[in-house]
Amino acid sequence: MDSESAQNVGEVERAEANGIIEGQDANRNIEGGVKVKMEAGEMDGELNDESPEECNEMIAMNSEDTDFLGKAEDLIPPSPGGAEWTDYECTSADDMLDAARIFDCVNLPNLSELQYNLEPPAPLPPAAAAAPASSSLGSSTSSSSASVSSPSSSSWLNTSNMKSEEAMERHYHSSSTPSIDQDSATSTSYQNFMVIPFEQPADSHNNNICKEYSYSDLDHADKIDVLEELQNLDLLDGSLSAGALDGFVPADNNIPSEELPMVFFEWLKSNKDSISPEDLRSIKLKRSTIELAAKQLGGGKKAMLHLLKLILAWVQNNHLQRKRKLSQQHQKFNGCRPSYFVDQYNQCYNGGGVMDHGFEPQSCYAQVAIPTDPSMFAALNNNTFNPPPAPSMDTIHHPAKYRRVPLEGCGGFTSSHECQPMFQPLDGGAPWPNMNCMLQNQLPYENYRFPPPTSQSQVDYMNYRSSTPAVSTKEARKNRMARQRRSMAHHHHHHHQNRHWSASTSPLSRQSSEQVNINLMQYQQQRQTYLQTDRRQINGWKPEKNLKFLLQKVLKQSDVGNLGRIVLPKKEAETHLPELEARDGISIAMEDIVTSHVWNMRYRFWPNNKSRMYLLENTGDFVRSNGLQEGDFIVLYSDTKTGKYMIRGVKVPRSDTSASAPAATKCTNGSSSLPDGGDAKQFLKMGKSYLASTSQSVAVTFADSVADASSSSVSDATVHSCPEADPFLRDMVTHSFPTKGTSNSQHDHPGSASTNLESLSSLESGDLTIEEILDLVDSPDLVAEPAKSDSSDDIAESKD
DNA sequence: AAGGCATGCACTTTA
DNA sequence: AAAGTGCATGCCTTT
Repeated sequence: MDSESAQNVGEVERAEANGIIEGQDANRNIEGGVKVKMEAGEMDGELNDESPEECNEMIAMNSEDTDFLGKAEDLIPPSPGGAEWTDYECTSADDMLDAARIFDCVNLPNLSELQYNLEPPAPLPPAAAAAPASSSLGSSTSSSSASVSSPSSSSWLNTSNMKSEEAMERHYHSSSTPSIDQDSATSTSYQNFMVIPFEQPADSHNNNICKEYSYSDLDHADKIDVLEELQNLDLLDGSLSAGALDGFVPADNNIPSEELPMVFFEWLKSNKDSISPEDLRSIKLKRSTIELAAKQLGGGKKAMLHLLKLILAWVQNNHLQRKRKLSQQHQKFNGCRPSYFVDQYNQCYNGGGVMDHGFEPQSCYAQVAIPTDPSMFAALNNNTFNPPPAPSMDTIHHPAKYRRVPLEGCGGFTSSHECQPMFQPLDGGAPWPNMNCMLQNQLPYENYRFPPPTSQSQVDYMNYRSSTPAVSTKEARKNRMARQRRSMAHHHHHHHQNRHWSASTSPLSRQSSEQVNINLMQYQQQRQTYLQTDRRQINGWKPEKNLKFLLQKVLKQSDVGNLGRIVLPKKEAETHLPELEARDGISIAMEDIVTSHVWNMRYRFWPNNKSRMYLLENTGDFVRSNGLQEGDFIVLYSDTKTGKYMIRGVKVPRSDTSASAPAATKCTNGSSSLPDGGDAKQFLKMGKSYLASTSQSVAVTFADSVADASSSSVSDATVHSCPEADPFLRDMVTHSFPTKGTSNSQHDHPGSASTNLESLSSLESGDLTIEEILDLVDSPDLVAEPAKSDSSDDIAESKD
C-alpha cells in the first residue's frame, strides 16, 4: 500500500519531471501534440501479465471446464420430444419440509428421482429471464434458502425459480429469522451458481415425493464404512474446517426447527446425484459421539446443525471421487462438446429470441443449450463427432432445452466464487444481461446441425450409459479415494482412464430418464467437485473466450452524465490496466461484449493531489447505447488470447418502470426493511452491506472478484476484501477441498473452531444414522445450550 | 490522517 | 452558447 502510494507519487513526479504536469495551457499543447494512439495490439504486452505457463494452465483449465460443459451434454436425457428441462418446483412448504424430512420416508428417494417425471417444456427464454425480474422481493426467500445451504448447495442449486419461494418465505418469516434483510443481502452473493432446472415430480403436489420410489434395489455394496472413510479422508489436515461451513446459518442459536431440515434438504438437492440413500443410511455414528461432538461445537441446536454440516460435508467430499470418475470418463469426449455446447448455447440464445431483449438484463444466468438429440450421444460414443456442418434450419433448437448456467469466465463467470450474478434475489433481476452475447462471434461453429434423431441413437446412448460397470465395492472406494487424492493434487492432469461408472441399479425401463437426471446431477456434482478441488478453475469456464476480469465500476451520476467519462477505481486500474506514463493516457479499444462494437475510449488519469484519478473517456456513446444509468455498472475484461479489452455494461434491474435513475446517489444502510425493488439504489444499498468501501463495485465483490479470487493474475486485494465481509466468499476462499493441500488455516477466523469432523471426538461406528442425528437436533435434551460460542463471525457482518 | 473519488466549476474549444 | 476539458474541492472511507 505504501509502496503503491509512493509509486503513484513517483509517477506523478516522473510525469512532472517530463514536463507533462504543467499549466493547463501547456497541457493542452502537449495533449494536442502528443496524443498517443495506441492500438489494442500494442497493449498486449502490458495486459497479459500471466506467465506463459499460467496462460497455458488457464487454457488447460478452460478446456477442463468445457469438458464439464461437455459432460453435461452427456447427462442430458435424449428425449426427442424435448421438454427435458423445466424448473423443478417444490410447490409448497410442505413439499419442502417433506423433502427435508426425507428420512421420515421409509424409502429414501434419491432426489434425482424427483426429476423423474418430465413435463412439457417451459421455455426459459424469455420467460425464464423474466421470472427472476418478477420475483422481486420474493427472491429474498431464495437467497434465504441459499443462506442456510451448504456452500456447495448454495453454489449449485438455485431455488430462486422454485415456486417454493413462497413456501420458503413463509418458512423463514414464520421462523422469525433475525436480520433476514442482511441475510438476504448476504446470500445474494450466493447467486453464483448454476441453475439446473429440475423436472417437477408429477406427484410433488401431493407431498408424497417419497412414496413412489423404492430402493429395494439399492446397491448395498456401496455402503460406507464411516470409520474407514474417515480414515481414508485426509481430514486431519484441517482443511475441512468447521469454519468453512460457517456463515450459512444464522449465528444465533435460535435455529428454527425447520432449519436443519432445510439445510439438509439444500444439501440433498445439491448432492442428490451422488449421495444415495444407502450411503446416507450407512453412515452411523454413535450417539455418544454425536453428543460429544455437539458439545465440542458449543452445544445446542446450532452445534448440532454445525455437526450435521460437517457430516454432510464429509459425505459430500467422500463422494467426490465418484464424480471424479465420471468426469474422467468423459474425457474421451474432450474436444467436441465444448464447441457443440457453446454452439448450441448460441443457437438457442440467438434463435430463441433472447437476443432481442436489448440491453435489459435477462437473467443472472445464461441460457445454455444442452443437447437433446440422442444421435449426439451416439456420435459421441462412436467418436464420430465432427464439426458441425453449415448452419441450417435443421439446427436443433428447442427453447425448453436450455439450462441456465453461469458463464464462468465469459465475463459472467469468473471467480472463485464463480459467477457474478449477484443481487438477483433482491430485485429478481439479474445484473448480468446478455451474457450469452459474450459468446457471440466467438463460436467455432456458428450454427450447428445434428443428425436427425434416431431411435438407434438413443439405444446407443443408453447402451453407452449402461455399459459402464458399476463398481462400488469398498475396495474400489478405497482405490478411488487414493486416486482422487492423487488427482486432486494434480487437478489439471485429469486425463485418466476410468472405467468406473456409478452404479445404477434401476430397471432399464426407468433408467433412461432416471439415469439422465442422475447424470445431470452428476454433472452438477462434478462441477462442484471440480470447483471445490481448485477454485482457480472456476475462472476458467470460458467456452470460447478467455476473459480475464480487470475491474468494474458502479456508475455514478457523473459517469453516466454527458461528460462521457467514467472514473475508474484507482487501484484496479493501476493493477489491471496499462500503466500510464502521461496523463493523456492511451487510446484503448473497448469491445462491447454484448454487441461486439468496438469503442475507442481513452484511458487516462488526472493528477489529483499527489495521486491520480483514472478515467475512461469517450464513454458517452457506450453508456447511451447500453442505456446505462447511475447504479449500473461496467465491467472491463481482457481477452487473454487476443489481449483485447472488453467492456460490458450491466444494467441493474429496476423495479419501477420509470427507468429513471435514482436521484439520490448515496445509499443508506440504515433501513432494516428489505428493499422492495431492484433499483440501483437498493442494489447499491445491498452491496454496501458487503463492501466496506463505497467505491468498490458491488459486482466485483460477488462476481468478478470472486472469480478473481482464484485468478492468479488478479490482485489479492480485490479478493480479500470480499471474503472478509461476506461469509460466503470467505467460505469459498476458506473451504478448499481437503486434498488440495493448500492450507486454508490462515483464513480460519480466530473465533471459529477449526474443527474436523473427526476431531470432535473419537468417531465410533455406532447406531445413529444421519436421520437419527437429525432427530437429535430437535431433541431438547440433547446438549446444553452453548455458552455464547465463537461463531460470532458467521454472518455477523450481515447482521446490520 | 491519508487517500479515493464524486463532482463542481473554471476554463477551453467548438458549433 | 454549448460542449468539452481538467483541476480542485470536499465528502467519505480506509488506514
